[in-house]
Amino acid sequence: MSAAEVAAAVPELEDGARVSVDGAAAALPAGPAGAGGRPALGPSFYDRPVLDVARDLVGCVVLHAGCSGVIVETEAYHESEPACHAYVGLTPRTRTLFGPPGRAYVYRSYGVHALLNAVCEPEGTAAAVLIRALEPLKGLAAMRARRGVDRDRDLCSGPGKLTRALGIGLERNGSDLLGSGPISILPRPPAWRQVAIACDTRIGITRAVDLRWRFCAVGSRHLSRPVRRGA
DNA sequence: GGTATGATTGACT
DNA sequence: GTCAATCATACCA
Repeated sequence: MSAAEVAAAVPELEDGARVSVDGAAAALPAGPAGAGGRPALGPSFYDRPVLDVARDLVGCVVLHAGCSGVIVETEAYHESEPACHAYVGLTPRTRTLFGPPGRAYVYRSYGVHALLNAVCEPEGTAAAVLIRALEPLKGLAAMRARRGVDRDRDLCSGPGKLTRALGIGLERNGSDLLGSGPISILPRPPAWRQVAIACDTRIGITRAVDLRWRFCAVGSRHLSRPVRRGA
């Protein structure tokens, strides 16, 4: 499937458009409960087109080691476009991306940071959603200690910041997100069911720069960068 | 074997 | 606004 076909499979999103949350709401709970007692998003949530999953993950909750935050920014990556690590095919590095959906793909960026992705689409098709920013929910004290900053909006407002804040390292690569692993992703809390979502071009890449595969919670003060309107 | 390049951040001008 | 840190990966010889 080409990048164009992937994009065509998802309805166009206007900036600020309200979107339905059928994806998040309809995904039935996975087996084991997440560490919070609430069931994590199940395999059927991730076994869908990556753009659907990227959009529907905004407003959901990431949980690790007693810390949690609401996802306010995501980006989609798919093997059919050159910005995706898996564009080069199956290598030791991209093995997780080609694996089953619902697992964490964690890799080192710029030799410094760990970046967290959720693997999507059927096993054999490489696609993932990069979690780019969170609004801190629980474990704020631990996050401040790990990050060395005080302001809430500085804790998780970037892909490298949030992994540091939550204590997520490279050893989490390949782990299960469905409730039995150290990282869980929970459905949208009631207050986030109707979140407005804007799309934009992805950040920090040099290839496939025109794809509007970045999804942000409208009005959030916890984004890694503001949404660029227009274009 | 060598080298160029990042899905970034924080410090600095 | 600019730029260094820091290293796994990919690619070329």
